[in-house]
This record gives sequence, C-alpha cells and structure tokens, in this order.
Amino acid sequence: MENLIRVAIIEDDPRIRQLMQLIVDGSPGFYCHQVFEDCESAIPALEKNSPHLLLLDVDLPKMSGIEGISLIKKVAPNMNIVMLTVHEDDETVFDALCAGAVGYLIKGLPPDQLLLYLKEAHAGGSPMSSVIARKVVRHFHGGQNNPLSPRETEVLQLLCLGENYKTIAEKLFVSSNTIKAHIKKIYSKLHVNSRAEAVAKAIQKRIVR
Amino acid sequence: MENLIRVAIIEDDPRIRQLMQLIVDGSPGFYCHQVFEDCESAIPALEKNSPHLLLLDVDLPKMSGIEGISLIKKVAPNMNIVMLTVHEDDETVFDALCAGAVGYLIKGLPPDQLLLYLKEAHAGGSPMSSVIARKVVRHFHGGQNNPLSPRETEVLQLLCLGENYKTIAEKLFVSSNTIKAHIKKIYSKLHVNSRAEAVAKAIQKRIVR
DNA sequence: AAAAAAACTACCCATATGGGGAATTGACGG
DNA sequence: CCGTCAATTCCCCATATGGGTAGTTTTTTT
Repeated sequence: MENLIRVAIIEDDPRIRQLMQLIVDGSPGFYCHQVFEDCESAIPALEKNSPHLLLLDVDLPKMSGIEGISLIKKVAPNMNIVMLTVHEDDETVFDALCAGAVGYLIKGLPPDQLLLYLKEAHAGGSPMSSVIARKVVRHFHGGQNNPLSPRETEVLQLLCLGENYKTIAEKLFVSSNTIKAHIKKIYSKLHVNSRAEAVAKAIQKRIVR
Repeated sequence: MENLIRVAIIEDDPRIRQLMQLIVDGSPGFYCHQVFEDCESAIPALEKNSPHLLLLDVDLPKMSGIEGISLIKKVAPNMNIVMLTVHEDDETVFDALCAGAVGYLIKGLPPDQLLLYLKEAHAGGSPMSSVIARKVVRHFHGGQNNPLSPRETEVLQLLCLGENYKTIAEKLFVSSNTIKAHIKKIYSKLHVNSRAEAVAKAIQKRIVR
C-alpha cells in the first residue's frame, strides 16, 4: 500500500472517468485515490490529501483544466500533473506547461502505454507524444535569423542586462557615442524605438541567451 | 528507392558509426545515404546532396555537434537533425534545440526503438526520452512566483510592449504619475532599476508571456 | 580596385526616465 | 477599530534616452 503510486483523476465525462479509474486501479503499482468531475470540487480535496499524480482533462465544463492547474499547484505544489486531451493538435500545450503540467497525453491510449507514461511522469519524466514534443521544441528554434552584426549583438546582450551607454562603452573599450550609434542601428534593424522593446524582442527571438 | 528515408550519420567513434550504419541500412524504409566522422567534412557534402534525417553525435573531437548544427542548418535548412548522446543528463539539450535540432536521443537504444524514433522525427515529431523532455518542460515552468500585484503585472506587460508612462496611463485610464508610482514599485520588487532589466526579468521569469 | 557594410566618433536638443519624498482613498484581516 | 497594503495622485530634479545629422576608419564583399 505504501509503495503504490497514488493517482487522482479530474474528468467530466463519466464514461471516460470510470474507464480511467478502472485502468489505474486494476494495475499493479497504482492506486486510484480520488476522482472528480471538476476542478472546483477537486481543489479542497487535493489540498487535504494530495496524491502523487493527477490526470487532468484539458476540456472541462466550468473552469478549464488550464486555469485549474495554477490553482491546484498552489494547494499541492509537488504533485505531478499530467494533462489529457482529445486533440493532439491543440495550442493549449504551452499554457498547460507554463502553468505547471509535466506531461501532455492523448486520451484513448492503450492501457499499458498509459501506465508506462504515468510511471515515467512519477519518475521525473515528461511523457508526451513526439508530435506534441515537436510543438514544444519549435519554441526553442529560430534563434539564427538575427539581422544584427556581431558587435551589435554584443551591445544588445549588455542592454538586456540593464547596462546604460556609459557602462557598455567601458566594457567594450569604446566611446559612449559609439554605443549610442550601435543602439540606434539595432533599433532600426529590429523595428523598435525603445530599450524595452529591443530587450523584449531580443529575448523572444532568442538573439540573446 | 524513392520512398526510403535517406539518413546521414556524423559520429567519430568508428565502431558506433558502423553499427548505426548497419542498423539503418538493414531496416526496411531506411537508406543510409552518407556517413562522416566530423562536421567539417560533412558540411560540404550535405550542401550538395542533403538527406531527410541527420544523426549527429553531440561529442565530436573538433567542432562539437552543437556548433555543427548551426552551420549545417545554413546549408540544409529542411533536414531534420536528431542528436545522439551518451549522457542523458547533459545540459546541451537546450543549446541543441535552440540551434535547430528536432530530437535528442540516447546512444545504445535497441535498434527497433531507434528506428521508431527516426520514423517519428521524419514524420514531424520530436523524439526524446521523457527525462530529456522534463528538462525541456521545466523551462516553461515557474511562472507563478511573481511578487507583483495584479495592477503592477498589468503595467509590466505594457512595459514589455515598449509603451511609455503616458500611453500606459491612457490605456489604463489613470494618470501617468500613477504609472510612474507603479513602475517604481515594480522596480523595487524585482530588484532592478531600469526598464530594460525589468523587461528582461519579466520575460525570463515568465511573469509575462 | 571599387562598393558596401561595419565600427567608430562627435554634437545638438526635446523629452522620457529614475530617484526622492508626500498624501489620500478604499479594501481586507486581525 | 486599527494596521497594512494596493491603488491613486502630485511635486522636484539630475540624468539618460532617442532622434537627427555628419563624419572617419577599417573590414568585407564584389
């Protein structure tokens, strides 16, 4: 009883909910601890007695699964949340991951596959299909297309650290007028007209770390 | 011959290289197109005749696999690059993904598992172990710990869009003095003293999207 | 060798910014 | 009922910033 992985499920469709519960409960090593049909009722219960793993439906009637994650994380920060979805091609993956989910799985996986994924999630992994993974990976791509010269990139990096004309000039052993010129060029190339915008673009376009 | 997935391999260890080649060539649906022992010699060849998939060793003697990705992407932008590593726990995952790799696999996978992953990569997926995936997912986490009040967060978001006191004030229907006061508070809470730093922290700590 | 791009320097000027201090209002919790 | 905090408004002031214009020198590309 002590070594079992305690699992909770939040799923509005009664058929799927009961099916999941059966799969989890009927598997060695797992124990279906709690079952809910919405986040509202789940949150107080999860606060009292939190399981190791939570299977959370993305599409819920009242509060969506995504909104639920943030609230659930507040009451049970150490629980691993695995999202369940019908559409492999939805764009909520990022919101879910940002909110604190660790995995993102499709409903209707073969039971043995599902259980394998749940073991991985409990062991510190992030189970997701490779199609989902590619969505995530794409967010890291696209850092090459930077229109800036090497020197400008260097200046922009220091800009992102909050340095001003003078301190950047000192670090690069040039006049602060030069830095100003570089920054003007950076602004025109990035189509911005303030530090804040430049820094935002630099980080989002991954021109800097 | 036309429907085969053309694969190239860059791997310095002759044993592993030949083993990989054997696995790929001996599998229906795959065709080992080119084999190299370093990026330097691979790049000119990949430019001429690029395969669908490239298996790229992370640890190469001269130019590292990570450095290689950027250069290879320049000559063959549409090729899917899958990294191969011995250590599942290295931190180069992010560099590799940022540089343009689509997958990250461990050396020594069972051949059938490897081939399954390669099919996924070719089909637009991002194969990686769930341990690697968790590393990636962790980069999306941690957006909750924001010490700012709701209003301050709102102001910070507009700050990241490059707005100034006046325009923010107009959008929020308050005086620009108020915005200034909010921004002062934001700076003290985030321990910064300029817009640039505030924006950088906001994005990196995921206080804003 | 010529042209183009990158790097560097300088000066003027209007305005935005950051730091300091001070005060009022409303809401929430002990 | 009182303290705290968020939200709001206002003032002053030194300095940083962004825009414009105008150069020279070096490096790279053609």
